[in-house]
Amino acid sequence: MARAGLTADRLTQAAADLADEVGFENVTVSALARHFGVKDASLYSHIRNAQDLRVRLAVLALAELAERVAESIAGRSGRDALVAFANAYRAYAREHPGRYSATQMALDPDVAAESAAGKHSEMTRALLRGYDLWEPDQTDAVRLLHSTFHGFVSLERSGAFHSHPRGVEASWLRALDALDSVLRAWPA
Amino acid sequence: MARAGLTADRLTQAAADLADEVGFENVTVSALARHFGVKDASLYSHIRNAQDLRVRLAVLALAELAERVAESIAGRSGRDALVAFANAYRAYAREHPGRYSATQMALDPDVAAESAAGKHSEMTRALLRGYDLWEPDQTDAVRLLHSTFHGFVSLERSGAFHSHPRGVEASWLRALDALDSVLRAWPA
DNA sequence: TAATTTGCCTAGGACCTCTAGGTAACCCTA
DNA sequence: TAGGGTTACCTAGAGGTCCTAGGCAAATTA
Repeated sequence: MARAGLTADRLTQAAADLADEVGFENVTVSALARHFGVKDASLYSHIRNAQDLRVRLAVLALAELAERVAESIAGRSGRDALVAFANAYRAYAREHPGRYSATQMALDPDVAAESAAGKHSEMTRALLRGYDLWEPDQTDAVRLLHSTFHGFVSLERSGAFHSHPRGVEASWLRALDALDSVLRAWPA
Repeated sequence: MARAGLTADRLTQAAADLADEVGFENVTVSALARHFGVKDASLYSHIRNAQDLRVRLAVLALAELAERVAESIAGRSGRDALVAFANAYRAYAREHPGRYSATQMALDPDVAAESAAGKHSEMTRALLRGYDLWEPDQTDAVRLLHSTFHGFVSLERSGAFHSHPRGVEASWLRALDALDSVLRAWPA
């Protein structure tokens, strides 16, 4: 009887791939066990329970997304950085729908603190350096940007924009224009 | 043996209340049956399956939300209408978290067409009358507003804003200010 | 090689989903 | 008001997911 060589990390990785294939809400302990050709009870020595698996998945996705965004804004500032950040964020959500859904889980405050969730606002603050914003405006701006990015991506995925022929891409660019001008005019 | 007097509508209403209590993802056919003191199999003469129940709940919530928003913008225009719309939207999400989650379900295109989902953009268009926008800018603006409202509310609910002491209320008002100035300056 | 740890197993309980088929309450019409 | 039809709810049961307890065998360490 060869062992499958399971670890919490390998399970989390596989769960992430599974999420992108079948949707975050369909990531199940049983399905994951099937994928490794193993009984579902065997997974419980690596993960506490199904919720624990989902939290690990969320933490993984948050880290990946932060990585992608950080890379995208390196060496850019102002409008360039804003557009790069936004496009990296949206691209990740499109390429990894299941992982992206996972990032929207409500995490325990301590888990969230450990995770890369905080890195997002740090990076948003980094991109704001090209604009002329200080506290508390900076925090307001971080929240506005995050809200708009997430809201757009989320509605796009739920099909809310399909009712109108106007290209989604054009609306996205227009939204970024709007945000750029808001940030430039913010101090006013 | 007295009958419980079930109908699809009563089930949907109860499911909506249940969603607000225990969360949308925990709305289950069994729990609903327990609530009516009835066996779960009995519900299947009124609803096709669990997914059907969730879709009905989503349609109900979309209609309620549209109602609230419509009421809020009646007799207002421009900035007043924008703020009223946004606050009504956010208030609904806070008062009815389970119902609000339901509105984010991806619906079949034909179901979505039947539902009040389309009314949201109609009303957003109505509120834009106070600004000077024409197609395709109007559609872009509708999408931006919807994205920002949903994004903010969604992140607020998932606890993404708790990491910073700056009041969420202040950031919300600032976001509305930003949207108002974007809309006024849009033609530029 | 022996002792310990670890990985995966079987068994089984609790809960949820859904189908098939039966019985009893209700409604209508004569 | 008695019969007939319709509908509401039932029991029974199969299949899936979650999770615990306890066992055996493979891997690791002494």
